[in-house]
Amino acid sequence: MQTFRTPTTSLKEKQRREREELIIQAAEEVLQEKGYYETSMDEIAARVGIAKGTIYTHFPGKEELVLAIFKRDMQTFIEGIDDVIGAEPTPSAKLEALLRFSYTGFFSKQTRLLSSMYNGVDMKRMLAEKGGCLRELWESLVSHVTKLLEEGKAAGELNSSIPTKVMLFSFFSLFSPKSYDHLLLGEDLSHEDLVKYLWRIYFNGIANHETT
Amino acid sequence: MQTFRTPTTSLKEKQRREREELIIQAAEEVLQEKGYYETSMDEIAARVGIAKGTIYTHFPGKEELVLAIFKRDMQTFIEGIDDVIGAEPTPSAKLEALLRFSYTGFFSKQTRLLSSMYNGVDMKRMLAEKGGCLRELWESLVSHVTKLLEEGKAAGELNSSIPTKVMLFSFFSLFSPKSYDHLLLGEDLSHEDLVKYLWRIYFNGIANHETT
Amino acid sequence: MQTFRTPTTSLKEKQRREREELIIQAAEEVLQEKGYYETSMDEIAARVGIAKGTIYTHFPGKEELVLAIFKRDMQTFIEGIDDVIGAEPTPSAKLEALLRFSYTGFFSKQTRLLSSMYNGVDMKRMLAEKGGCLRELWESLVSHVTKLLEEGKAAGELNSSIPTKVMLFSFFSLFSPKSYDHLLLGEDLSHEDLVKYLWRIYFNGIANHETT
Amino acid sequence: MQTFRTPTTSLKEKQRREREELIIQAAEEVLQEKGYYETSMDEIAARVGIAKGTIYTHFPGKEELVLAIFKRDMQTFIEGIDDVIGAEPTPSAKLEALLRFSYTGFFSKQTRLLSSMYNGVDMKRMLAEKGGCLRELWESLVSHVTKLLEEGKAAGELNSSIPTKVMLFSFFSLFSPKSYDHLLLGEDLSHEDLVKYLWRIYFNGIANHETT
DNA sequence: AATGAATGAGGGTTCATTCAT
DNA sequence: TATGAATGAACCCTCATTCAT
Repeated sequence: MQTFRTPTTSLKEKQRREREELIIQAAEEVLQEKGYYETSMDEIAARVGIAKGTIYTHFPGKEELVLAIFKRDMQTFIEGIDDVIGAEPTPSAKLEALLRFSYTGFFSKQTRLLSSMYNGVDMKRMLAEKGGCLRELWESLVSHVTKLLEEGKAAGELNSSIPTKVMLFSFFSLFSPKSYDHLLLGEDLSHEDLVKYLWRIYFNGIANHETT
Repeated sequence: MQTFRTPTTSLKEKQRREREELIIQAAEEVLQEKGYYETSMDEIAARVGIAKGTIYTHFPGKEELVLAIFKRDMQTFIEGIDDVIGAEPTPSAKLEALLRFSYTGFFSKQTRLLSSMYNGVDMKRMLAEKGGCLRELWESLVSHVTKLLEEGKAAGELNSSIPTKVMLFSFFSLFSPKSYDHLLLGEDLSHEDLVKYLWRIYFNGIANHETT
Repeated sequence: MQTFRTPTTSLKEKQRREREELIIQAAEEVLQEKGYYETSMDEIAARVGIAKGTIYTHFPGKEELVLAIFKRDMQTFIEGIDDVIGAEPTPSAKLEALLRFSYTGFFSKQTRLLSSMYNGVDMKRMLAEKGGCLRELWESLVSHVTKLLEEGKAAGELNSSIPTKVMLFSFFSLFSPKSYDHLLLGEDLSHEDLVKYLWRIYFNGIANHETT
Repeated sequence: MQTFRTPTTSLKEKQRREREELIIQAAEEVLQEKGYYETSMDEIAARVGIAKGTIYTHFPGKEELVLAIFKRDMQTFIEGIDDVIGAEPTPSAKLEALLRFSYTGFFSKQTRLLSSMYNGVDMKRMLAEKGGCLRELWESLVSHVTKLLEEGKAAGELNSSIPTKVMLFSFFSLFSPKSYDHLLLGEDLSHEDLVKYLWRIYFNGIANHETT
């Protein structure tokens, strides 16, 4: 009996995961468009085409749903990092690739969502209360970049007289969600170009200019 | 008679303003701590020690209260700019002073609130709907900084091959609210030092490195 | 001293009464336009050009103010009756004059306000709770009309087989406020003509048609 | 499967309708007792024994609830008209039946509520804003009665020298809500008798008395 | 397991009334 | 005495969550 059951369970389980995926996608959409507080469980359910109660069979509540999204996006992002920077030869090239990846890559949308969610005062409490393993993810990301920066310093590419922490902070600043982006940048600058220039500024800022 | 009347009026008016100031301060506090949506009129009133209805004799509604705070803080900030940068000799020194001002000056708290309020999806709508003269303030700030950047280019201090818009964007990125500041920076770095390094990075990033 | 004081007191008292009159007039206006619940003390005070609190030195509260108006209008109306019907020779002529008076006379506005206030469920409670001497006024009015009807019957003008009470009820029905008046009547019928026809219907309805 | 499903759906739907009916009944009660403004959603919910929020799953808001009641009662009344007057031979008999119907029939309560709701300044605005199809209902009623009156004139039953509009107005006056009914009529007159007399008065008033 | 109607705490807002000036 | 800012109870409405079906 078990042998028959297992595939059945798997099927159901598969459908269940598919639906969960749909919920997450819908939630991401609405969160992106309206932000946490203007996002209602009703609208998410409506976009998926399921009943509101069904969401609660997948997630214990709104906060948990959002945290799950947050976590998943973060994981996806972190998992993508290695692929992206693997091919690059130097630490600084890796950092540049990372910046480009987050602005232009397949996950640019998630990146922006992540970033906009991470800011926003409400998140603080949620992360503190129910953050769970998120801290680990965050630290993994931080240590990744920290390592790159320190390798850059060791390789003589980056300026050793600037604390790594500040470089880190400065690097993450480039990702900040800026709802006023368009106000500052207008429309006639592609993300590609923006990244190019941002990197130039940032790299020049942290580069080791010593002439040996 | 007028001579007696005027001070009387002034007294009441003074008390009124004091109360309004208290409301604004309490609101700023709560907004900083909890963000727009988690801030309730009840809590603001409770912190001031007044009845909820009293707030409505000073501000037509929650949105207007928040926008008033936003506007006031922005005005204060902009008004402070001239004093801060006036004494500086060069465009880049002025920019550095501006950065330092916003991080360490008397208004650093407001600056942070401003920045954290400006992001957040809800603000977008509010600014669009009831922004009123806020757009002007914003543009005044932007044009201020733009002017400095262009003067810096003209003076040969700044790199003309980087679009001013990107420099602007990059500059404002440094102000972005980062609720994770402490996570990246730890506690052993003063704001003074942080600004020093940030400016070094930013200035190196945008500086004109040509050797004539 | 008293002899000097008295006129002073009278002057103040006079001013007080003038203001009270202004309050009442303003309140009548707003009540007519917006009804009891949409009428705010603020608006009344604003129309008079005084502070809201001042109204409370004249009337203990909103209900009392409205009841005072109600009472005053009713008294004025009742006081006017004798003048209006005095000149008429017969009971039915008196009734007709009364009807015309209330529709077209100087007090038609008050009459309509009265009528519209008397209906409206809220009034019931107010009259029950704080009606005070209003009952007497009402009964005075009722007995006035009742007397006319009975005199008409006695004089052979009116149909004795219809209970006076029903005639009374029917008579008062003609005064009912009908916000849909204009819907039914259109614009091309003067109040004069309307009264003329209404009276014809009513009188024919209650007349004694017996041919002796 | 469908055969099982349908009744299930029906059951839920049935319960929903029953609940809605209870809400409407409770609302009618409170409206009758207290009028629109003194009626709170809380009280309606309490009388039904449900949570306040539940009302909002049936009606979008207070105004809509009241308008729905208004509309429903009006429809019920209008739908009942044909049954009531169908059996009557002449236009005037039909009018009499209509009057009796509204005073004594099954719907006398609704009729009174309708009438008392239609007056009241607040209704004017609501009807203007969200009246929707109510205007049509009202006009259907008016045209019904107008037709009867004109048929009566054509048949020589009614007095052609009185404008139909005035007859109409006069007829509707008989329905006006009179919270002072009992003050005028006392208790010893049944609605049956009242209608009998009212009709006598009204009919005599509008009848064609010409002797051919 | 999915549904969606019901729940009810909580939010913003209004306004008659009070009271210190 | 007149003022009008302050009060706070009461209102309508929303929406995350629950639960009977």
